[in-house]
Amino acid sequence: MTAATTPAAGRPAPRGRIDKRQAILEAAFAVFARRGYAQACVQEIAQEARVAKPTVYNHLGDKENLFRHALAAAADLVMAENLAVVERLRDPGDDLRRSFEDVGHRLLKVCCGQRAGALRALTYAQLAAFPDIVEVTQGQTAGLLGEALADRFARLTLNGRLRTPDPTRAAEQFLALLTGPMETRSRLGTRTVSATETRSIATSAVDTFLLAYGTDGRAHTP
Amino acid sequence: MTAATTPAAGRPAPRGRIDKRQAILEAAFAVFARRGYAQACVQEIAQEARVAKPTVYNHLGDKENLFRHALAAAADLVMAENLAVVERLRDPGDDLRRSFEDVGHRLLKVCCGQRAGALRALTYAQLAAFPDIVEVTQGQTAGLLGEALADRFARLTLNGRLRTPDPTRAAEQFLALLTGPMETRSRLGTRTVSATETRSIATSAVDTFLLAYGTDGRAHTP
Amino acid sequence: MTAATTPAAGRPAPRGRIDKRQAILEAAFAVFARRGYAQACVQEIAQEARVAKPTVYNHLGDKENLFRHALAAAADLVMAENLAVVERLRDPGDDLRRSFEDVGHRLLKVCCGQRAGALRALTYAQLAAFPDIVEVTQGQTAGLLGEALADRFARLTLNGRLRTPDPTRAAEQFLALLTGPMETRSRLGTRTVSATETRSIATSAVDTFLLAYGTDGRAHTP
Amino acid sequence: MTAATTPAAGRPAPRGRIDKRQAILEAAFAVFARRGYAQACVQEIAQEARVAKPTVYNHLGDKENLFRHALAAAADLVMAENLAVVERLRDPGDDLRRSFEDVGHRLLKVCCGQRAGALRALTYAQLAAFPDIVEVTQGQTAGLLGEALADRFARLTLNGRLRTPDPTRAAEQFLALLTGPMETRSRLGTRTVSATETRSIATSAVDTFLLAYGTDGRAHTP
DNA sequence: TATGAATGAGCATTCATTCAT
DNA sequence: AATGAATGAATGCTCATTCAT
Repeated sequence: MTAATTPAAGRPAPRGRIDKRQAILEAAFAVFARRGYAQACVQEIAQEARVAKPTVYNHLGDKENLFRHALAAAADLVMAENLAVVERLRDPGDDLRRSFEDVGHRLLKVCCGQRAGALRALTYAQLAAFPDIVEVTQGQTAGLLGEALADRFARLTLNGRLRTPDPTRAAEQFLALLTGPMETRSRLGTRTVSATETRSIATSAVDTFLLAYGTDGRAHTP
Repeated sequence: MTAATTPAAGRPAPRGRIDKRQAILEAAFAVFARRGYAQACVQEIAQEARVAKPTVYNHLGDKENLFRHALAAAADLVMAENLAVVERLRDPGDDLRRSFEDVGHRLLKVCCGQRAGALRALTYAQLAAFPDIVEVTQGQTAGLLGEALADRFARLTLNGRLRTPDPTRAAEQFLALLTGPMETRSRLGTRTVSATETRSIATSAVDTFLLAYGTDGRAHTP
Repeated sequence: MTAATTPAAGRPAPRGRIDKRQAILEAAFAVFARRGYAQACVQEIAQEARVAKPTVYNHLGDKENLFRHALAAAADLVMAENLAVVERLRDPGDDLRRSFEDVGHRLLKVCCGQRAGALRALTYAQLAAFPDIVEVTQGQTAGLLGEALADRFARLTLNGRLRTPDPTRAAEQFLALLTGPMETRSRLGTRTVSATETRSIATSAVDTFLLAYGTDGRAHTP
Repeated sequence: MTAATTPAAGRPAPRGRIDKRQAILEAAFAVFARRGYAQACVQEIAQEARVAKPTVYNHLGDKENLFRHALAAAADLVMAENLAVVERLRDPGDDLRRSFEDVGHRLLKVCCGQRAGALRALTYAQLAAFPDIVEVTQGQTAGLLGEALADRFARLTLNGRLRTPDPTRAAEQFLALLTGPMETRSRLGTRTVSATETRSIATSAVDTFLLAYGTDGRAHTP
């Protein structure tokens, strides 16, 4: 993660500083998400952070820089959530399918949640302008998440509970089976998808995944 | 399709007008793709279309309107390409796997090509500002494409060559297995993916898909 | 001269254009003279020119460019006045001293007038920022003026009415004897110098000059 | 002089304070000279003086005040140099011409040196904004210098070595003959003038001056 | 006293949009 | 129908200046 998420409750002086920087970054992400990069004006970000405009510039220097840091901070948060979810596969219990469905469902809620959606939208939007931010957001999100998932799949394969000759590829496909349909159903996040539909997407994804990579080879019978 | 793509070479007078409109829309899409919505200025679009600025306004009225029409036109083109590819599944021949791989590979090239990438980026970028454009682009792209694919899957299932109880879901997953990994590998389109890697993605997607939905139930042995 | 001072009364359309450009340049010079380069704001220049701010940018592109052109235009005017004065020495009449005093007095009024003063101040002020403007203003003003004067001195020397082995040097000194004391007396232009004092400066300058370069070698007896 | 130029190495406590004030004033003059009044930012001055920004305000209160004091300090220095040069005319020795040339050459080096040039430029630049600074700089420079020179001329006239009925006028002209051509040749200080050219300017000035005000009435024969 | 941090005010510049031709 | 010219509205960014420490 880029920055410490839980600052020690130390001396009072720098605390205000850090609080303000944090507030600015959060406000920035909110406004960028709401308006898009170019339409977002620093004025609004400052207002939302309860700070004067020059303070924003003092802390982050530049609109572009502000954007990068706001994205990085948000990506850190999303990543932390995702990794926490994947961690649940470290000890999946007896019912592997149930575990996968649980994890899939949780990933779905994170990946298509408010923050992750905005992150994806902003990243796509500014691809042409700042091609390197992909490393910051997608690199963190899809990249690390994929690897963490691949790690779990590899261990489960060693344990004989999965059959993934190429765990990285399997992880990619698992994530794709989850998020792809979700994107379609939610119209890129513009429609709310009902809880049952969300769960259904997760179940279907796990079905297909286990049919391809499971060791029993049979999907649940609906 | 939203607009006639191939105007007949008929009367000379309206031809120039149509040509100009077409040129404006193409230039607009190019500039929007290059700069993003807000950063793109009408001036540049007019220059690229070899037209004076007010002419753009005469034809399209508004920057927002210009954007919508430019996106729609591009979406039409992408859609046409995609549908043409899917049509190949209407008569798949003996080797179903081969057909699927062929179609998958082609879809991949279209979906992650220049135009489709820009379309996706622009759509994501302006989601917050103009939520309804999703219907125009994604609705056209993912929606119609998915349904066309689902049609093929349904027929193949009826013919006993596939086993898709829910063809729409299967189509979603097929597309997800193709584009999801591609997005990851290409870093959202910022890196070129080698031809072999592209083919490998298609192959893997088809493998997984056929393991889940095929009638023989066995992946190809590499 | 940089631009035609008297535009032909031709087609009506470009006339408005030229008028506006002219108005902008004049307003710019006035405001720059009043406030200095950095303190002058384009807004005020636009107002003074009865024009919208972007029009200023459309015509002159840049504050710096605006500055350069405004200075150049003013320098042209000053130069024209100066050259017209010097021209009077082409046929000086019998009383050479009288002619010199006349010319000196007139040069003094031009060189220390409103416009020339502002020109000098602005040039000095922005020397560090735009070192090349010296060529535009001083080059025009002191340079060409000096040469024109030197030309007269050379002819008068050939005619035996003056004795200037180095006319350029003599011209420099003549101008220095005029403007130097004037600068001191007027406190760099911040005080108005009475007409009699101005005339006295001119007379003294001519006295000294003729004592050094005259052929009779005697100053007028006061 | 406005401020003590050489603070005695006395008590340690006020010393640091005075040093700091001195450092600020010097840095201020340097930055003002480099950028001009408006373009100079207090931040840069503080940095150059190795001091925090509020310290500048603590000591000098205001940007305008800072400017005045910085100019005054620089004017003091220039003035001191100039007066020292003029003092050499108190006992000119046998060869008056030689003495004058020496003094002229030295004055030229001072008046057109780094500091005096910047002083003149800054004064001109802010004439419109702060008309009273002329008294501080030009008053010190040209005014006092002229009077000191006039004093010498008066004494030399009393001694029969010069013939200046109006010493003040003569002093003005002497300075004008020196600095006027120098300004022209150096393009207002933007070009370096070679040592020989500088000397030649001084010689010519003295030539003309002595032809007009000398007692032998003859210029040196080149 | 000296300073890190914060702010109010201002300014150059850009751009979508509209007239008059 | 097409365009050169003009404008109103924003916006990023800077800077002098002031608190609180």
